Amino acid sequence: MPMKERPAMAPKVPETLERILEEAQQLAQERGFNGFSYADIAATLKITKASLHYHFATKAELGRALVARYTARFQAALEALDGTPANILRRYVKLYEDVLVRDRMCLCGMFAAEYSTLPAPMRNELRRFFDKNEAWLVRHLEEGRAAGALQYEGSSLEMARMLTAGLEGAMLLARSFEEPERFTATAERLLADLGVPRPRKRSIGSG
Amino acid sequence: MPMKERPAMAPKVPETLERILEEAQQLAQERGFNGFSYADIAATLKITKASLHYHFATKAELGRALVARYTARFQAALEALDGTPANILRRYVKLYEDVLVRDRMCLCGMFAAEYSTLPAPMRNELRRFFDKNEAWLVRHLEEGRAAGALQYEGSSLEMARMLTAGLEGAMLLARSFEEPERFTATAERLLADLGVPRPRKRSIGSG
DNA sequence: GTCTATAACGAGATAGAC
DNA sequence: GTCTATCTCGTTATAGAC
Repeated sequence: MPMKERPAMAPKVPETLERILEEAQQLAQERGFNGFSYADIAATLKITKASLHYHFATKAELGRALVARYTARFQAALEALDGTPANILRRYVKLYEDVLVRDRMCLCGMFAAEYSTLPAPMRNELRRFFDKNEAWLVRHLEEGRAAGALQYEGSSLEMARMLTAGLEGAMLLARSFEEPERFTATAERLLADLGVPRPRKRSIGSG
Repeated sequence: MPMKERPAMAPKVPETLERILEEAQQLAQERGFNGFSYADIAATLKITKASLHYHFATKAELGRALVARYTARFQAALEALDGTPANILRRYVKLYEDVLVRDRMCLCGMFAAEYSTLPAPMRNELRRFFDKNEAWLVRHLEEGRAAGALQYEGSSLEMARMLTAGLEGAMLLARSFEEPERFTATAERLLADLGVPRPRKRSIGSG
């Protein structure tokens, strides 16, 4: 079927669709699902609201797509993490930190707060995100403990959930005080409880 | 000034004002500040939106009053907690749990998620809540550690912030899965890290 | 795939009678 | 202190031309 073929290097995803999702995600992470509108996206992208509805008929549909995309990307980022168990966890925390320093919340932490107002398809997609996150964490916690690189007692599932709760909560609070360092401090505490040593204090200008 | 006196037992706060705040708080804890409207409150209380505006000219003003009231009540509840250091912390956690089992978020945890969309007076009031909460926690953590009833290393301030982050985050996640037990499990982990022993497993019907 | 135009509704808020 | 009536604006969504 040669009629449908494109040059091998061409982007697969329609450009507009991608830009919509990108902008919508930023708005959602900054202001929440109920805190932005089609008009906001349209203004930034300089297209009309009607065009947006062509790509995503309803806002619920857009929201579901946002969570699905976020989950896929996050999952890919997780699978790309490597190093010692301690370093993997450090890099895991860094993923959250990178979001926070751009003045954003974790998309799914934000949506979790709005849970009771979300359409059902978004709720389901949201739980999938946390389930996958949790599964990845449990796996690496257990491997780390088995290897003697991590120290903690009891259920790895509970530990994974405490980590997620602690990190999402710390993001929430750091944002309310506009002090990203609050997140870092709490994250270090959580890691320390797993036996991941704190980094040596960074001396000024030593990069 | 006898003209202004009322019978000693009469309620001080106008009844309607109180009912508005009560209903608004419930709505805010369930759906967030951006998730309810004057129309919602009016419908439940069977008064008109115009009447609501008489008591709270703007929604921002209502929101600020909600946080101030919540802070005062929470503070009073904290000061009323007593017992051993371990039991005080257990009862502290129970305060959160009591909110969650009524399908609500902590009002201020909810507002923290919406922080970037909140009017400035609400933001300030919100930080006051967390500051007071933190001060109370630090005080009791330090007393407990000094008395040998709690065990943890390092900064009490950091520990207080980790506790708050963990509890708020755990509420968020428990709500998204509609499984309050998730909150309890994470809370127990956090307490265990402080040296507060887990309760013996409750046997069925021995309540 | 993007547009203009508009529908249909709900939001926060105000004026002024009672 | 509560009401009716109304205003203005923003929201999601649709119809139909290009």
